[in-house]
Amino acid sequence: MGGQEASALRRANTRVVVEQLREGGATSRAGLARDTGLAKQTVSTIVAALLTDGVVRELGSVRAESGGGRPAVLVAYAADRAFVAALELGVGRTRLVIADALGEPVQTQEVPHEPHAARPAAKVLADVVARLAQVMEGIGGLVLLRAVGVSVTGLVQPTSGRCVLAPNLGWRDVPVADLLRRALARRGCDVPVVVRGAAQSSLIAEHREGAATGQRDVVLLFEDEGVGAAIIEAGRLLDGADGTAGELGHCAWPGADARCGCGRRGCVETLASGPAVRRAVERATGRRVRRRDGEPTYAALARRDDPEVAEAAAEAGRVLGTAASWLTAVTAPRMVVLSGSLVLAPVALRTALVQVLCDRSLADAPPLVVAGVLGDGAAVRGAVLLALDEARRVRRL
Amino acid sequence: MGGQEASALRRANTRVVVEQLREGGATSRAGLARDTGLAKQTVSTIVAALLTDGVVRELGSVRAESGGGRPAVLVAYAADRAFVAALELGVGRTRLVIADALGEPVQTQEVPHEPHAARPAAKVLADVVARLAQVMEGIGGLVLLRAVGVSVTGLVQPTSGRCVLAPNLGWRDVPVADLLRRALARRGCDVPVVVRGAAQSSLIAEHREGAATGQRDVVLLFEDEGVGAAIIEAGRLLDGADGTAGELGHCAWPGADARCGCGRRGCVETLASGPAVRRAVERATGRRVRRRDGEPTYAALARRDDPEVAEAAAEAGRVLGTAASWLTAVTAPRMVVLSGSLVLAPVALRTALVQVLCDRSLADAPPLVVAGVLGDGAAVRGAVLLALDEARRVRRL
DNA sequence: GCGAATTAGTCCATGACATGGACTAATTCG
DNA sequence: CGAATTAGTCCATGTCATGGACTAATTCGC
Repeated sequence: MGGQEASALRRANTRVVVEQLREGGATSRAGLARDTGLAKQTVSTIVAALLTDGVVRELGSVRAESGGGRPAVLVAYAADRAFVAALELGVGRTRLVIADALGEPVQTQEVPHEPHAARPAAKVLADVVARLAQVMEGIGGLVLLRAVGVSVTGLVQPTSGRCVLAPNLGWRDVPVADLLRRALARRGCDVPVVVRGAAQSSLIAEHREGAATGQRDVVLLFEDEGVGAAIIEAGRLLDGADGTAGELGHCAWPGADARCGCGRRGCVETLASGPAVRRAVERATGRRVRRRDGEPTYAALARRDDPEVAEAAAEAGRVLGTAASWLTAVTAPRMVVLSGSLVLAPVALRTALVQVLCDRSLADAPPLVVAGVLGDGAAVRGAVLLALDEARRVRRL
Repeated sequence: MGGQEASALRRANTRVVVEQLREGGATSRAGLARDTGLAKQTVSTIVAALLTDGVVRELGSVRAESGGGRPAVLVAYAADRAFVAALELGVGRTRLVIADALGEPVQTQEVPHEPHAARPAAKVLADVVARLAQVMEGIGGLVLLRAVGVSVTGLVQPTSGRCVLAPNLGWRDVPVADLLRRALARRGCDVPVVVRGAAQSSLIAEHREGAATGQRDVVLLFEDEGVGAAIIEAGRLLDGADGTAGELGHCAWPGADARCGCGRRGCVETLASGPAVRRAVERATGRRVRRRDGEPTYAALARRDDPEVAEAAAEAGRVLGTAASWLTAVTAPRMVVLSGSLVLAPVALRTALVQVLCDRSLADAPPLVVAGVLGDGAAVRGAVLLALDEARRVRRL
């Protein structure tokens, strides 16, 4: 076909083969032909090209189990040829995960949270990159890095990669993606950096590998001293125009008037976050709620079982449930995943939340409310998946 | 390439050519080659195939303006080879539009609303199909019909094509798509039928050809004695799991307790719909609000300029604005389109709505609030576009 | 332990397709 | 009226996928 369009078909078929190899694991050429529907010869040609490119590798030693016939030579995706990095910039800690081209984690680091506010964000992120570079040395160097995914506990604009606001990190309008990209560039590494909020990252992980696997339409409620949400509709993460979709915490609660960290009054967050419930309990009992080191407020509350706590928690649950019912009315999901410290919250809160959510459901069946199964690892895992997707999108993987 | 995959490339290229011809109008083969980037010969071959299939037609008589050189033979998409139908099942009227394969309306009918409740839905829809068949006779018969799009003033499940609830039509759980498909099948016409709510249809029309053209992320607020909304995110209409996404009218308003038509209490609709405002005004003034025949309640209210009307309208605007702010917080659109009878509502209502919406905006810039430009034709037009999309999706156009 | 059966993988001839350049056709312009 | 110009077709070439023939390397039954 001697032209530009010519190789389009080859590219598409190559893609199919690589995909099959990634999803289905090591396979023989004959098996690939069966699985993809392509002709044996076509597969052979494509695999040959992939072999010289180093994208796949022949597993000479390993034998597929055989029921007679010539033994198959297994071909496997070469997962250690390229890596992605994931960063979680969270409350109280920074996590770093390196995963291979199949998404399998190969390195994990967790460093306690430095007081970001005291140091310029550029410096903080440069340090993270230094650490990343160091880890990558052990497995082939930064050259093998293909993308970086970042989960930030705060409000993020995915399009620009800026963190608009992260009270818990002491950040305001920090160009996270740009700073990371620049720090990497100084080490001769030019890779895409994708940034999302913790709710979004967590939902991506729960959706692909956690509680919401296989669901087309899911929302996730997230608590980390603030209230957030993320939405997957028709299998796609909803970003919105400026990427700040899902901002449930700052929806107006009619009648409420408490000042919010965002500068306005009467936000849902002033009634239904960990700190809000703690204040209510302290007001009611006159006693301080003690938090262990780094412990989420909701967890501290759950440890006490005063009636005052139950009452305040139930009230917060009703508010959160109502706000969540706005969310589900708008997006009509079949499942609601509770994530972040919400899974640690007092039972009274979760019961009230589910109750309201079910009462306000319009659909035939109310959405299923479940707790996330990935725990506090959801956000980093989501960042890994984000990085993988991005690397594949720009054909660097 | 002698195989199945072989023609994939040809199909794709054919698609490109047809698309170009639809979007760009009549063009010469040489022009198509330039526009699509394909080789001249490739275009010639494809056009030849399309000519024998009757998909395109040579415009022998018409001359493209020339600056010298051999005159071009214009090739045009044959728009009258296939048609789609659009139905609007609205309050007080039923509309029927037949459009050609380019979406150009060729026939429009409007019949006053029969009291559906009195007759079985199957009968009502069969009558509409009879009318449709009759109109189609004049332009080649039902054989040329490729798809039907329906806009229903009520709650619709797009996946099943059922109308779950339409108080204004007196319908509850009516399988609109099935009934229409069956009625058409009885006349030997087997075509896909897609059904959406009025808000969704209107948004599709405003997004493609109206006030929201070119916007990636838009929501539409809709009033027709009830309150609804529709969402386009990243250029895609949001349906949700059961297709009922955007149900703003039945979100819970904390503190409100009035009984709603949906069977629950405290819905936004009980405070911010035309009927709700009318009741408030009548309570305040002790006088009935008069409606002209078929006139939306909001329009009737707008004709009066008592302070009581202004006050009640402003209050409704604040409620609606707050509910809309939940919607925009969740979906982060750049534009909000007001549609349905909302554009007829008293100024005080719209002012209050915009005010609240801007106050509660989290983004750098609040979303742009605009009135729909397609007026009450938006819903049918959306149904036409739905039918076109469906027909193209299933390759019947 | 040996041939039949079986499965993997390659070779090869064929057919579809896209393409660039040569070539013909039908104009306009000077 | 011929040169320049543009449209469209013809043709040789190269890429690609494919099915069937063919070779290779096993297991299984006897």
